[in-house]
Amino acid sequence: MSRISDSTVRRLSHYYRVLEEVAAEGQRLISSHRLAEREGITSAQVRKDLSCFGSFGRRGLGYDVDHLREQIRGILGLSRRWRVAIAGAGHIGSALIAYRGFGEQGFDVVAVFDTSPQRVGRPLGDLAVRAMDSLSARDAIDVGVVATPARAAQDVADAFVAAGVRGILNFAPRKLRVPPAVALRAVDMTMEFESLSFALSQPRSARRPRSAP
Amino acid sequence: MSRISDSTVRRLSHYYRVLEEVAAEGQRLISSHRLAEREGITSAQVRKDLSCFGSFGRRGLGYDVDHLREQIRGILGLSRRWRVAIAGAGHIGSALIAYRGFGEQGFDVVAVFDTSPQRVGRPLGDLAVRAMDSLSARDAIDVGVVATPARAAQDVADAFVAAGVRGILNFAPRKLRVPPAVALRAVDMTMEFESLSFALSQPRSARRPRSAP
DNA sequence: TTTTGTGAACGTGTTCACAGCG
DNA sequence: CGCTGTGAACACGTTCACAAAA
Repeated sequence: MSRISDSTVRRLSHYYRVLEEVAAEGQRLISSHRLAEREGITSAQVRKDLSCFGSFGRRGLGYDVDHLREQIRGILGLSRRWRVAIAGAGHIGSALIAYRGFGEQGFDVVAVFDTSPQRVGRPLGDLAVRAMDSLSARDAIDVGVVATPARAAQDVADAFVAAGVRGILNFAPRKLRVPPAVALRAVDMTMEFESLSFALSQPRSARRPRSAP
Repeated sequence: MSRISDSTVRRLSHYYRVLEEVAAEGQRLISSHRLAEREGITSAQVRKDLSCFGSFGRRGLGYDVDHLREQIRGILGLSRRWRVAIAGAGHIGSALIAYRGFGEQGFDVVAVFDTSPQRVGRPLGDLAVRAMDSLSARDAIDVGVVATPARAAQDVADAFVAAGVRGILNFAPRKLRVPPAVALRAVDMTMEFESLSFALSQPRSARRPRSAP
């Protein structure tokens, strides 16, 4: 088993979502082709992705929807729960806390931090905003979310690392430096807007290729 | 000049950000090596990316910070302004409207839409929430932001397309179908969390390679 | 016959290494 | 000499095509 590419993991998320939909529709089996067409990729890609983790299908039939979904659930680590802390009780932080969807996927927001004295102590959802420097290893945080202004982002990330988090999700428009043992993902809306701006600035010729079957 | 890869465009955003910082520090020149180390990539990558658009550097010296920044600004289409509409006046939509950073980068949020009668008519920032079906080509929207629950996302995207938007930024955890002429970008927090969950579930061996010089 | 699983072929993006200029 | 710009080499992810299995 070789190393798993980032793209493969992201597609697993999509497969998982599609399988939930398909299961809700009552389908018991699904072929790689059907899984692919919902996704907009090739069936070979689906099979390659899944083959990284084992042989889940039955030749001539396809994949058992429930079984495959549970397998992917396990692979993605969604069978257990993760303790999440959010740094920054501003708009993004508040939006994340208000969004209940994460709880369904195994992520429990157990703490919210901020440096502003005006925000510390205030209730936010079920939690009270805590002072940033009250974060410690005792909080046993698995994933730290950086939802602060860009200038504070690196300090907050350092604090998360010092508190022993194993993963960081960064919403601030700044590249963070973390030790290699800490998994880092970034959601950079500014970059997405700029990427759109570039696409819209191009002459209406070169479009991303969408291969038709 | 060949087609520009998505990765190149995203890195241009980063270069732009770094150049702003460097300019603020008073630097007038910067080498590809310095640009790269701030970014965590190789200097050859920087030069390759820039060479897609022209020869901006001077051999033996490096790149003029101000000049390169203006060039990238033009390439990314940040010299003009884009009219943005947000669909979904929930937490994400509100957070986007409250975030003033986009205005600095050429994005003007000119309308907010929602389907909920309770939200329509309410003020949100400088705007009043409008009924979703009041969106039309008359609004002359360049970029539509989908910040609705997943089940409404495709309908909203269709409405944006019908109203003539040229780009869509999707925050809903669902794959959208849009005509090839419409640029589509997605910010999928659910997927990012799942990607982190996967990384945290792996044994502490295989980490993403960070080549040291 | 249908559909999986997979080695081989292919295409694309990244890195190397050096010629070309300042 | 220092650094850019770029063809060539390389690495990696995607697609093809087919043997194997139900």
